[in-house]
Amino acid sequence: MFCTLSTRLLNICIASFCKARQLQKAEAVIIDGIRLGVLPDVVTYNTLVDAYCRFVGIDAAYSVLHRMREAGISPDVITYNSLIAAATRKCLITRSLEFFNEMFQMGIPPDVWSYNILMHCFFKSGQPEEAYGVFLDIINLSNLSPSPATFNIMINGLCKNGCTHGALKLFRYLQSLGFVPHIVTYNVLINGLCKSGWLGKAMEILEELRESGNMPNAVTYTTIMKCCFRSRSFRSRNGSRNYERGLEIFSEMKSKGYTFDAFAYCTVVGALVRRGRIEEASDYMKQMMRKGIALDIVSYNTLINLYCREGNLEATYKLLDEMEERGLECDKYTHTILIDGLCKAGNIEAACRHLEYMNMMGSGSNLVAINCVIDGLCKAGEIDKAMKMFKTIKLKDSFTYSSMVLNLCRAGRFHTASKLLLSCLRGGMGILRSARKAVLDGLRSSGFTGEARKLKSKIRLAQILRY
DNA sequence: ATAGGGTTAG
Repeated sequence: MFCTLSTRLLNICIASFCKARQLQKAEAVIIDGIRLGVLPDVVTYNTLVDAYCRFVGIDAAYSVLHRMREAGISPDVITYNSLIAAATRKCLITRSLEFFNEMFQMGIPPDVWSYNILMHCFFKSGQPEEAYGVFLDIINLSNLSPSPATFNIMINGLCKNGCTHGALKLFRYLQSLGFVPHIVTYNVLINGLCKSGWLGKAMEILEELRESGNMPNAVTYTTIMKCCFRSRSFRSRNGSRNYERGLEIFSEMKSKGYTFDAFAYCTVVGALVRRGRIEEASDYMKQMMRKGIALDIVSYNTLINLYCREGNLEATYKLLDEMEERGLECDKYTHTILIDGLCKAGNIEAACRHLEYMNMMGSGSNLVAINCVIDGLCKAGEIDKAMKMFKTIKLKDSFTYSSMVLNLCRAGRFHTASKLLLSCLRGGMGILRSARKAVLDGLRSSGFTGEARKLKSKIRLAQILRY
C-alpha cells in the first residue's frame, strides 16, 4: 500500500518534469526513487516514452522500451499507442505500421485507439483506401467497437483526401443509425465542405449544428470566416459580399469572446493583407498583441508577411532574430513568405540565395517558393533565367504553368507560351483562365489566327481526355 | 494516449 502510494507520487513528479520538458530531471528522479525503494511502474515509463516522443524523437523514445524491460516492466498498449501517434504526427506510415505489428507480435492486443491512430496515419499519408481498410477492421473485429474519434478521423480523412461527398454520406449514414454528432464532428465536416468550396452546404450543416442544441465554437467560426474570405473571385459581387460577411463574423467572434487565441486574428490579417488592406491588418495585429496573445510560429509568419507587404524588410529581419532568440524554428511558410517578400521588394538575388539556402538545409523542395522566384525573375525582366529554372524543376503545378505562361505572353512570346499551356493541360492540370486567354488573344493579335484556332481545338481535346 | 480552426505564390 505504501509502495503504491509512493509510486503514484513518483509518477506525478515525473509527469510534471516531463511537461516542463526536463527529461534529464525526470530520469534522475526515477533513479533516486529506485535507490529509496520506490519502484517505477508502467505508468512511469509510459509518461517518459510519450515525453521523448514529443520533445526528443521516436528513436530516443523507443530506446526507453529496452530500459523498461530491463527494469522488469513490460510495455503495454498505451506505450505503443504513444509511439504510433508520434510516427503519425511525423507522417511516418511505415514506422507506424512497424510499431503496430511489433505490438501484435509481443502479444499486446491493439485497442481502438491504436486502430484510430493508424487509420489517421494512412489518411495523412494520402492512402484513403488503406485507411478505409482499417476502418472496416474496427467495425468488423469482434473485440473492437468504434469510438466517436473513429468517425471524426474518418470524416476528416475523407475530406482531406478529396472525398467530401463520401464524408457527407458517412455523416448522414451515421445520423440514420442514431449517432449524435459531437461539435468536433460538425467542425470537421464544415471544414471539409468549406475547403471544397461548398459554402452553402457548410452553412446548412452549421444550421443543423445549432438545431442540434450544440453551440458553434471558436473553431466553427474561424472555419466559416476563412471560407468567406476565400470564396470566389473578389471581383464578383457574391465574392465581395462574402468577404464583408467574413469581416462581420470576426466582429461577432470578438464580441462573443472567441478571439482568445491567434487563430482568428491570423485568418483576418492574412485575408486583409492579401487584399492590400495593410493598415487594417496592421491594426488587428497590434490589437492581438495588446491582448497579450503570445506569438506562435503562424503569428510570426502572418506578421512577417504583413511587414514584407509594407516593404519593411528591416522589421522583418528583426522579427526573425526575435524568433531565433525564442528558439522558434522557421517553417516552410516563413521561408516562402520571405522569398516572396524579397522578390516583391526587387531583391531577386537575395531571394535566389535564400531559396538555395533552403535547399541546402534539406527542408524538402518548396514549390511555392520556387514559383515565387520564377514569377519574380519574370517581373524583373529576367525571363530567360526564369525559363531555365522552370525547365530544371521536375514537379510543376498549375501555379508554375499559369505564371510562366502569363509572363511569356507579357513578353510577346506566344508560341512558347502556347507549348507550355498544352503541356500543362496534358499533364492533367488546370490553368488560369486569364493565362489561356492571354495566349489565344496574343496569337490572334500578332497575326497567327490559324495557330490560335488550332490551339483552341487542342485545348478542348486535352480537356476531354482528362475525363 | 487518438480526432477539428489560422500563415505562402499566378
